[in-house]
Amino acid sequence: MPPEPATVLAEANRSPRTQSREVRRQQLIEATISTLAARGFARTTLTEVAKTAGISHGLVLFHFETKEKLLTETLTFMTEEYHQNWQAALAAAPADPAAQLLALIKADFASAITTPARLGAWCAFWGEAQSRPIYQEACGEKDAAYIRQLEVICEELVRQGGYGVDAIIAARILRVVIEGTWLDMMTMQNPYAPTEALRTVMSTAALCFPKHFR
Amino acid sequence: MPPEPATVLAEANRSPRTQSREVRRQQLIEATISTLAARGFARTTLTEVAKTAGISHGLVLFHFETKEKLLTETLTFMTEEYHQNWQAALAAAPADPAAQLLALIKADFASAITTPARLGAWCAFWGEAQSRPIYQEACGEKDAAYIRQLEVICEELVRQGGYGVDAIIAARILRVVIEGTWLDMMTMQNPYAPTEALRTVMSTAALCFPKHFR
DNA sequence: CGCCATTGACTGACTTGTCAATCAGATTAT
DNA sequence: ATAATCTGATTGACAAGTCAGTCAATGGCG
Repeated sequence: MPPEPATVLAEANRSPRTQSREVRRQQLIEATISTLAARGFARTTLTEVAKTAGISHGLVLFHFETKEKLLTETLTFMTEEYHQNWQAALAAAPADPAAQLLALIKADFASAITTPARLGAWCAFWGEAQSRPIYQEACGEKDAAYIRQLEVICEELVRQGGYGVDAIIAARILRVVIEGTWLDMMTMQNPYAPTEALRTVMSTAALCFPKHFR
Repeated sequence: MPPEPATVLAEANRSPRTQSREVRRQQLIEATISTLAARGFARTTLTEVAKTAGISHGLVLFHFETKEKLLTETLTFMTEEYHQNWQAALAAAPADPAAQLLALIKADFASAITTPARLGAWCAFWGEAQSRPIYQEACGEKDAAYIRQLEVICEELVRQGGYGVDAIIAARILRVVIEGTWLDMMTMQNPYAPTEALRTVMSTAALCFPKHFR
């Protein structure tokens, strides 16, 4: 039977000498994220990941057969985490489309999602995904769900406000502004603060739907 | 004395058996761009670049001492090319800020700049730049110049139209929409056409400066 | 005792970088 | 003109190092 959350937590606090399967795997995925952020995709080695996790590199392959599987599962985990994050935020928001859009945007800048390690790892995967269909497949479907959701909300906003904007275009603009400010936070030499990024996105929302946002 | 352009061109059409220094270096930089796009940063090897150029791998190191130098010079070349492109477009445009913004946007989607190989190579560098300060330095200053130029144009547009938008924010929104549509063209499974990307950016301009764009 | 996590030495493949030998083409000498 | 010479591009074999993946031995825990 699968270990319950309480058991997993207890094991996580135990001596790291031996760990249960699930705890060790999760720990290795986190170590992979950190390594990707710190060293980039090209210089991410199993030895480096193992050192970050404080174990031998042989153990990494014991739990994840190949390096490729470790990376794929790490990407799958991050995709799932991101997906859960915005879906939970959406579920908690009122049925009002303006509130839903706000919730969606805020979720994308939640501190749990935008840690330096997470941002760096996303950047590393983006760089490689272009030439590796496997990585595109891993997060393509989840991305599509996000886009569709954003479009639905924008359509409703356009209907409510009687705006002249194409809802599909507005949704795309909002999405790329979110992605773009993410990129800025990752790649600029002296990046602006997350609050400044959020302000930029909210300004875009105000431009698209002036009656709903200010 | 340095070879004249006519001489360089003549040599480019010659049998590839032996080439002058400059022609070979340029050819290798193009081969590096293609390889980065096709295989990603992590799997770009000197052997692969050499194979693409149709020469032995020893010759790559004869012209570029180390792999690192080949990569930095490739990035420098692409940065310079991009910089020249938008500066030339700006110089050819009328003094009117609306015309200048249009020229700047169109320049970013010029076919010479947005070839699949160029886009893929940019993506590969972006992915690694996060963890390698050297790459950030290579293009950081040129990026800053572009941002400053965009801000100047936006400030003038705001002044002319008496818009309520912050020019700095508007410039940032436009820039990230441009970057974001670039990313879309690179990473989406079924990306939209460059004309659709251009339409998205122009819609953003219309949202920011409705009196100037439609 | 038995089971599984864990280690660390080892292998084979691959990659960067070196270097001596070769070759093409231009220059000079005969 | 033709041969000899020189220069610099080009090659391919090789050295050195790195890394993913294997595996036999070890160790902790029920």
